[in-house]
Amino acid sequence: MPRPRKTAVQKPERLDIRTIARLADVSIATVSRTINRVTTVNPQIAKRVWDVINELDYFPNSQARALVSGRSWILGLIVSEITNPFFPELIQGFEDIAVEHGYEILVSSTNYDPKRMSHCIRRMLERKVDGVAVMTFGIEEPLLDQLAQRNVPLVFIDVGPKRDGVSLLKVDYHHGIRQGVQHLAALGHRDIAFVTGPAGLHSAQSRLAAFTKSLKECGIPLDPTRIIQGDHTLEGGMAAMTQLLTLKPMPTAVMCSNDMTAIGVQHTIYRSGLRVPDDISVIGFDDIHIAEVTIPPLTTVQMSRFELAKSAVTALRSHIEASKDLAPQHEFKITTSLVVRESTGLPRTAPKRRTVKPRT
Amino acid sequence: MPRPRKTAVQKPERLDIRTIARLADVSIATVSRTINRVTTVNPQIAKRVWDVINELDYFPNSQARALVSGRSWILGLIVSEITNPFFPELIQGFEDIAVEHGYEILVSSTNYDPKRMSHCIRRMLERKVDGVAVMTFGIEEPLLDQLAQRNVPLVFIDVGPKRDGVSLLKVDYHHGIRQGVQHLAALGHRDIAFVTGPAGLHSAQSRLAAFTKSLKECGIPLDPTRIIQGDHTLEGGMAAMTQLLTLKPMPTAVMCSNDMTAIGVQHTIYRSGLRVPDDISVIGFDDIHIAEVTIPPLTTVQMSRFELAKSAVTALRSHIEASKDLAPQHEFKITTSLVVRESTGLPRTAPKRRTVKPRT
DNA sequence: CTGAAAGCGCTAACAA
DNA sequence: TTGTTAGCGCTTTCAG
Repeated sequence: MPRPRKTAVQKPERLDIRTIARLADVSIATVSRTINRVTTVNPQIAKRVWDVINELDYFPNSQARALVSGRSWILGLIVSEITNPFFPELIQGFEDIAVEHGYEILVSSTNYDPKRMSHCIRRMLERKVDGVAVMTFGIEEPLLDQLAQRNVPLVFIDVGPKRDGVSLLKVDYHHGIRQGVQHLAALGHRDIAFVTGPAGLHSAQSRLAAFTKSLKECGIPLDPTRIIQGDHTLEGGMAAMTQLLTLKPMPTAVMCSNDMTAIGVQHTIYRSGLRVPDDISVIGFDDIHIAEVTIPPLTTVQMSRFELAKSAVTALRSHIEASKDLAPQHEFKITTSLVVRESTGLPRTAPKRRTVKPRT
Repeated sequence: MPRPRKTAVQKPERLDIRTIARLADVSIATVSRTINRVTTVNPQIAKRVWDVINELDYFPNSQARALVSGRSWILGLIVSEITNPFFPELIQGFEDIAVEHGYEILVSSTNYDPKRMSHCIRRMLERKVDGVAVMTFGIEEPLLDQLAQRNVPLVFIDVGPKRDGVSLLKVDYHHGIRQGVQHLAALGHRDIAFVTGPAGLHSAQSRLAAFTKSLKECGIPLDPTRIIQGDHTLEGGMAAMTQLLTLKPMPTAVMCSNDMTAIGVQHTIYRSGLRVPDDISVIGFDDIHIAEVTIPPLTTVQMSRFELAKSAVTALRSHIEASKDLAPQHEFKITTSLVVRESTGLPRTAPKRRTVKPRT
């Protein structure tokens, strides 16, 4: 039994702009204008249209919208690893601010994997994002090449290509880290170790550089054996501390390239039977939420997630919506500052003994 | 000086399917087929097309694609709060698996805020997601209503509407929690407190129910004053423990509705000068990564993020790609199990003193 | 196996 | 102020 070709009854009754236009007895252009709040629409008619829209709970198809308007209203956000609590806090802020301005966000984590990274950029480009924030704290070359060509507004942390439409979020690592070193020095520490971040990561290098510079400023000689390679993970921190524990005069304090590392360090110290800060002081970097409740609460250098997120969105918008009141900005300063909690104290060596022999 | 209307030179040289077709000297239909790997395309021609595509580094506009095909290849993922480490771990798994199957993901966190929740569903619907995973661990009514109407495949945890296209991930809270209670009971604990999750959250209620049931199974009477309201945050855990600390005979152990709560509890115990597990044992729930390095490492009930993520994607795909080899599945079981670390030990009461007077 | 052509749902000229 | 119409870049019948 062949069904007739045109079944009036069976019409799937799609809910599109045409349906609204028909029901409100206006043209689709008027519906479009109403939705987009074009001021020239007669209020009476607009109301009629809105009524129909609300009645049917209609909303426009953003795919179609994006296709024709050329704007997707999507912002890409690339982070290194979503499982490091620093990033979710950043993502949250970024999302809040983006949504506030009418944007959707597309998040991807690279896990420091070039293949993954490349793949995720490709996906963002396919989805025609209006801009992307690369919050990986260190340019990863392959990523750059792909992005640089396409003309998408970009924002990076610390370093990035100098082309038009690219903004930089310059983090002043030195300020907070110097405060940390000074804090330690004031407490009497002279033997301070540093656990770095991943070797290739630009921000990690900057943090290390800030540390060595601060050391110098405090007149403390730099002992290369005190610089241990970490990778910004709990495990990296534990491994680094394990190494530090074997040093002949053990450092009296250790600064870490991030909080996860510091938490790993604290844990290894605890495991070894030593205590923080009585035996060793430790300082982190990031000030993730959980740093407040580690045992003991972590003294750390804070870098504002909120500031970072806000600047990133602002930077992107300044290029996307260039014509508007916000002029394209190229650099944003992000400050850091020390938060003193309880993982830092007097060095164990100070009150007990006095070493006369200068360290080589 | 008026510019001529048609400037041949100035053509913006857009990179679309037409360009490829022209350069490969085929029709756009053939390019489309080639890209979509339709098998009927002549390999020779296909190669010619691919060469041009690669040369120009072309990729299709997914907006246009979605518009015409009706499939966006986007999966929505709604979580309660991205800043609770449990969720990033889940998101990571979800993303990995989704991407593996060619999907993009759109994540949103509701922060238990109905307005936000509603807004984020709306956004997902606008973006025409092919399915959405609601991993908020407890249906939040307004959310349901919006989703239920539209015919989008859905997957929930624990409870959800019984319509077609909706799958459930049934978590067996009881198994792991019973193991926890038994573990405590075996150690000699008879006075165990429980810090719940947010009042309205279904999963929180289930965890509490599993706890009380397990208590009964172990022959331990339930004392309502030992049930403290928490909210799955660090702060909630701290507040709850502060309350517990004031109880006349203080409980010898406390189980928590999640790890964040447990970490807060551990912290407050530490603050009070007591020690875990010597004075009080604590057990968490989730087994987030950081639970391994709390001081002391947290004994907790593990719920597999990976299993959850994988089942969610599978469930969604089973409905989206219904015709395929995977038949629509409606229920997935997720198991839980105890991971014993060092936050649990013998009750302090046992060896020290003997209370003769029975508790009222 | 390939091409022509009709849209997908919407916005934006341009006309009226 | 409103309507008509031409696409946005792609997939998908339907012919050839």
